[in-house]
Amino acid sequence: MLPKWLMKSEPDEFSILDFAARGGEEWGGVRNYQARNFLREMRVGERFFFYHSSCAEPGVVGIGEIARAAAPDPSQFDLSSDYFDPKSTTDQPRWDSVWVRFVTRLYPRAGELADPLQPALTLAQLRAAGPALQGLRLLDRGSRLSVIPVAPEHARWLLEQTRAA
DNA sequence: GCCAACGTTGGC
DNA sequence: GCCAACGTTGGC
Repeated sequence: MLPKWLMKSEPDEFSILDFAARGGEEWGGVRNYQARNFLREMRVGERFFFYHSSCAEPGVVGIGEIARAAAPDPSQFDLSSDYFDPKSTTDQPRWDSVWVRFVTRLYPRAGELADPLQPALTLAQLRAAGPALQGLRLLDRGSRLSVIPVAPEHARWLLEQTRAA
């Protein structure tokens, strides 16, 4: 099944290796309305590309699947959380989380990974793809969204350039 | 409703 | 560490 989404994670916080080891995880802490609205569109079973950001080698590293649809993110009510939001109430929560399930790591089509955290496709490679990825929001100038939709033709291209375990 | 100031993201 | 881009806040 073609992934419909791309989700960013900082490998220092939660890498594809952590994801593979844990198998499942709550995806919370999203504090941007546009990204939240995408979370709300996600349906159980839909897949996403897992992307490493804010690191030495940003890029696509794996695939996950939505395991539970969007519901209020508990961390918005948690005083001790970095993601606590004083403007959220249980009556009127502002933020949602989803649950995700690990599907696979992705590897370069040819060759091996020099490093376990090396992406199957680096951001530089994505930028070099030209028309094949035209319109992919990840590549928009100044794009900072941590959750973005991926068009089927873009998803197909990304899968063609990689192989699963 | 405007917009300046500020905070955050994230590549480099 | 720098800085461009963007979102949010809050005074007016």
